[in-house]
Amino acid sequence: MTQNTPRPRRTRQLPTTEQLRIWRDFIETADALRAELTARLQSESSLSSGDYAVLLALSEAEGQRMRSSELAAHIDWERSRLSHHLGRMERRELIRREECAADSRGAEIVLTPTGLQAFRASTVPHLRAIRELFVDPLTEQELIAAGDLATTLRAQLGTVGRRRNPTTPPTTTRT
Amino acid sequence: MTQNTPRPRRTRQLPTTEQLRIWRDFIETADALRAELTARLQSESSLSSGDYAVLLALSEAEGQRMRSSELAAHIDWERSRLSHHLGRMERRELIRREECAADSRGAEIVLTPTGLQAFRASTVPHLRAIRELFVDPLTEQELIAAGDLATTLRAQLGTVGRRRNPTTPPTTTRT
DNA sequence: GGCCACTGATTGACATGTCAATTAGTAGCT
DNA sequence: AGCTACTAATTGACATGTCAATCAGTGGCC
Repeated sequence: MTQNTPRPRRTRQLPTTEQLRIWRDFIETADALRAELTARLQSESSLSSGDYAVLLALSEAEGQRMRSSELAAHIDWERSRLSHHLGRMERRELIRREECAADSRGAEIVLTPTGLQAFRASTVPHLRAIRELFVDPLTEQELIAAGDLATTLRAQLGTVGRRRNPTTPPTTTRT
Repeated sequence: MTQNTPRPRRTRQLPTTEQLRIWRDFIETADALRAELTARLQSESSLSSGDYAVLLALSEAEGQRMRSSELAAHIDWERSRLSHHLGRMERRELIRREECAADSRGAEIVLTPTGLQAFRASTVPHLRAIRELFVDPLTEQELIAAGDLATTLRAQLGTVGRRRNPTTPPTTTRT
């Protein structure tokens, strides 16, 4: 009496094969895109995508300089990651660290001429590549749909709520 | 009078701000998704997504064993990457290396009971997470659109034609 | 002034990737 | 058998990330 509609086995709903296929296609394509753009950036400018993110942020900052922690928040990196990365960039003279007048614990990260030049040289090809590989292949509608898709997925991620940097909500890494 | 319609400056067409915004949303969302899934996998099963890919492939292989280079092709990894990774997995007893009867240069990678168990334990939660974070938030149409989007972008990538492993065309990393 | 909790940034140990050798074995030829 | 070219897999050096200390300086507060 109690309970005799034999529901089809559900381990609390796993994705179907087809759904899984789409998932794989989606995530692998995104990976492949990132990989290709990174590779081009690298071969055209000897900059990694990390370098690019840092240089972009600095190039837009006032005086082309920024406190290290601001920078970290801006590009949404862990501070120690940034610190290591800045070390490497400093060796290549893309940036310089200066001590901070206001707070002598702090460091200001300054864009060097070399760094600015490298950034400038990389930017047009990079944007062009984004156009070629992402924007151009899509129709107007598809592009908008892609944006909406991202928004929807992001919303779900947000709900569930992990946050790499709990203090800094939705700062966006520029590309 | 050759040519006097003064076309608006175009550095050969860079993306608009809006297009760029969509691109960033898209790629960052994909990243965030991967990161979240990886984190869950890690915390629930102490497996990295690399471990998962390897274990999945082995678990589906006949006799739950595979030649190292087949495995590399199957999950589309560089061989040296796989070699390093297998070293780490072997230390954790997730897999074992045996020498290959047919070709004594070769190695067979064998799933251990420990490895199988770890994989089994991880799979349901992992698939559930994919459902929760990717499949469920989307409507039927959106999901299909996502698949098509991936296909379209992939096609463009294919055209331009870099290939991580030139010998192995469209092998798919399973998720 | 002296104490103490907090913050900014770096450091070290270690996981993971890439690229360029290196090692060992196979296979075709003579 | 002896050469040579090719292939399987590993190795080493180094780039990049994460996490958990650590170090130095700031800012109340007594």
